[in-house]
Amino acid sequence: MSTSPLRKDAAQNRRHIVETARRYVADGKPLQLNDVARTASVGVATVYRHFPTPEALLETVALPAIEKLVRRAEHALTEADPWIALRGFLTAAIEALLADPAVPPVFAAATSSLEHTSDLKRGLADAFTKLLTRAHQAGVIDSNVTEADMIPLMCGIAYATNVHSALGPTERATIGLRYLNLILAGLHRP
Amino acid sequence: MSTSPLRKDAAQNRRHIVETARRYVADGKPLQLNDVARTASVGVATVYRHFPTPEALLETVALPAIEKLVRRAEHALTEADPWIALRGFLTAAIEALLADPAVPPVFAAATSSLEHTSDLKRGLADAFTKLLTRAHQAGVIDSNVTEADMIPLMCGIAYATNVHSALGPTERATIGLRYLNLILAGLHRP
DNA sequence: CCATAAGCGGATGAGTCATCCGCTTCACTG
DNA sequence: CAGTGAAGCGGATGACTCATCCGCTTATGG
Repeated sequence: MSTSPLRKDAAQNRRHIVETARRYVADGKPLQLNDVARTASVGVATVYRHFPTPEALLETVALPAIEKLVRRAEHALTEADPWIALRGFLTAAIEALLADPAVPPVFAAATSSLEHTSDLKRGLADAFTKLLTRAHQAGVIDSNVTEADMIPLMCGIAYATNVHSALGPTERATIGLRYLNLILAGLHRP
Repeated sequence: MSTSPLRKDAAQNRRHIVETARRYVADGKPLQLNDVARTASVGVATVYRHFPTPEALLETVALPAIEKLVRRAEHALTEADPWIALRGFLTAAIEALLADPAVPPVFAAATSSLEHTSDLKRGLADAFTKLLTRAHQAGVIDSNVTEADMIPLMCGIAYATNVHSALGPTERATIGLRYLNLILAGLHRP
């Protein structure tokens, strides 16, 4: 299960590649591995060795944001009011989805290339289950909504927001939160 | 502005191509023009002549469904109760988006390849404006929601539904309608 | 410094895309 | 019906992307 540590030069190449990829994603450029390799001044094979598919590279780019979100979920579980806990976390989730274009496709994908990503997604799903169970027990939300709906709904909001093409990040965030509140309003049982 | 009528053989080829493309879309296969040409037993150039891009072909495939939706919108405008009119039309829209996989990308795209598609989309936007205006005036919906939100929200629901991969068309429709009702509940001012 | 294995790079074959042009077929005329 | 011009056809082809393979380079531990 443990991977032997990378040689120093290999590790640096890997970092270069991820950095380059991050810039690509931020600019909306498609993650073409040959292209990333050239930009990172590295042989094609080097990229393919570290990241067999564009998805693997994308997941690596998205990793920090996802880890942060998992921590946020754990934090939400310490909030006393179940409704505030749920709403607060969903808000953070939408902000994360909109802030980093690498994140949504990772959540939308049924299956992950990286072991670690799968683990994080599972962790997030668990947190959702707990948050929803608490909210259900407190009777503050629609009893039909389950944990399996949450990720799709969040991805749907992010998608809807991005259908408004040609909008700055700030307006996008505003619109995304408005859509989230729409759903939250439909979900809430006051 | 008028296109001279196609020669008989050309028209038949065109129909073959669209039929083939429709089958591709239904099967979830990507619309690769070379591939479609081979399947339709037609030269590559013939496909490219009729449809310069995959989008143009896709829009043609989606056309009947979109026209039907526009008629449905006009019908909704004859319904007396503004809330029922809006809800009924949105329900039909979601059903259309989920039933025909060619439709969502056409709505999600900022710009259309075909003149006719643009016209239809504009027509739909107008219908939305009227439906929303009536609903606003009757005070039955959240006053912040505008016509520009409707298409993105509908596409978002369709997208969220499709994130549940590996589900039959029936379950999908059910889930899509459930998500729509969530939003409608958030939108409604009873 | 040496031995060795980890890592590198880019040439390359397989595959896709979209154009171009010589040939075929339709539609119309007398 | 035969002739003719234009509309349409098809597939060969060059440009481009993808991902693998293998001979060479370099870090690392002794």
